[in-house]
Amino acid sequence: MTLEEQFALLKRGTIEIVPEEGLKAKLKKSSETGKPLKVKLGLDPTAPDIHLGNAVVLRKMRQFQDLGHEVIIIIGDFTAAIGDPSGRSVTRPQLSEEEIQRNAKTYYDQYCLILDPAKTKVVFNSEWLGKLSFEDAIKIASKLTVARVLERDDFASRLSEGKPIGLHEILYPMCQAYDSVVLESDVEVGGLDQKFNILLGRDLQSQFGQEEQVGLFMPILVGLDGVQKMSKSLGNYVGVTESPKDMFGKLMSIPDELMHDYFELCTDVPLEEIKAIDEGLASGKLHPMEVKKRLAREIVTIYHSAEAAAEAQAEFERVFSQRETPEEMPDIVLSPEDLVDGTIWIVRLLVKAGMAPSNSEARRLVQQGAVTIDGKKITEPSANISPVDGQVVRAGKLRFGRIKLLR
RNA sequence: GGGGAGAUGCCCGAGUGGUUAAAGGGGGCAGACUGUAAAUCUGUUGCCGUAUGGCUACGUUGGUUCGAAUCCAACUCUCCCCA
Repeated sequence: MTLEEQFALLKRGTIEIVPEEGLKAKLKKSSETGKPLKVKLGLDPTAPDIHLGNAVVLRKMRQFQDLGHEVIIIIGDFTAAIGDPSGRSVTRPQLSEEEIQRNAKTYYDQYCLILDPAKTKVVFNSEWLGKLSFEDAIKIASKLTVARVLERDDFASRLSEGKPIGLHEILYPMCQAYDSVVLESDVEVGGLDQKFNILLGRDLQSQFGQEEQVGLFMPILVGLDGVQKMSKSLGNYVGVTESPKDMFGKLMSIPDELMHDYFELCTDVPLEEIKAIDEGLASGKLHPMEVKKRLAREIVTIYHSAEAAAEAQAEFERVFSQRETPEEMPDIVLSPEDLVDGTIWIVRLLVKAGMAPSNSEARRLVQQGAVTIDGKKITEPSANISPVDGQVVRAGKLRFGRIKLLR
């Protein structure tokens, strides 16, 4: 592959490369010296649950690997204690050694779905950040200015809205930038929300007399709600390890307008084909639901298999299009102590089944007509029912359970 | 160090003595409809075994009052201006 082709491949899907010439130069140098580029990615250890939004970046990393470069994943165990200043950060507890190891293992299992483990190195930033003395930290800090750090969007808006900014939070970008110095990274990939931190890495590297890394920015994947970015804490995400069924269903719930971005960022469907889909939708030749099913199938296939995707689709159609019951559902185990004269209060049953967090919530579900047993609607919250082994309890569209009686 | 403003339910945000489990919006959940767990519309959204009922809740702790999210005091935290 020529350098131009390599560059074109890497550029695809990115929002911005800073600077483009820098990346070209690094690719050239790497091919001349035979030395792979160090491509850096930082991950937060507190949420070891990789979702499609993270995958956008990881898939880009994979391309670098396929071109022979080295990927270095930094688990931000040290910086996690600070808490990323973006959003309503709450200071997080320092993770224990075991937790870190466990999370690292989880990460490994998950990113292997996307990355080539043979070309991936994992490091923890506590390895070097934890060893800095206060004096060292101050020396690093002296290379940056307050104004420079306050340029950052989060800080600027929090400042103008009168919201607090912890002094330690200001150090977060510095820590991330220093990671780049320690690793002598050539490229750092990240979402656009990482722009500031990654560019700061460039500044700091040059302060330390190093060649500056190239920043490569991917678009932020919008979450299932169609408004906010996909993130675990907002609950609007699809995890890469989720079951085919959940993945399919969640993807079917995205607003229609999001389909284009998902095709582009989360699948391998060629760009020309995506364009054809857009046109088909605009002209009415393609049905949005069918397109969305295709999208869901493509994504499930990446993380599971084509067969699993087909099954997930069949299940989805059975449950939501035909309103039938799913093939598999959790058991609601009832022991004799749960029954009074062979009956159980419907509200109690729902709470016991985990379908409602409280009696009040369960009562509401019943009153709203969301609860059926074997297809028969229960509308009276005071009802006592006589459970029969194998009966299907349904609350709303998503919650199912099969009664299992113990004797 | 001085002066000023503020802390309300998952989030934002009204509310300055009773009719406030607390307006409105967001989010969540449910129903209808449908083309899908899209969109739209409607309802609902503290907890308690079934309640013209009880309990908990408006930063914390006390106080005033028949009655407090609302008044008073102290404390904790945050923001702004000045130094």
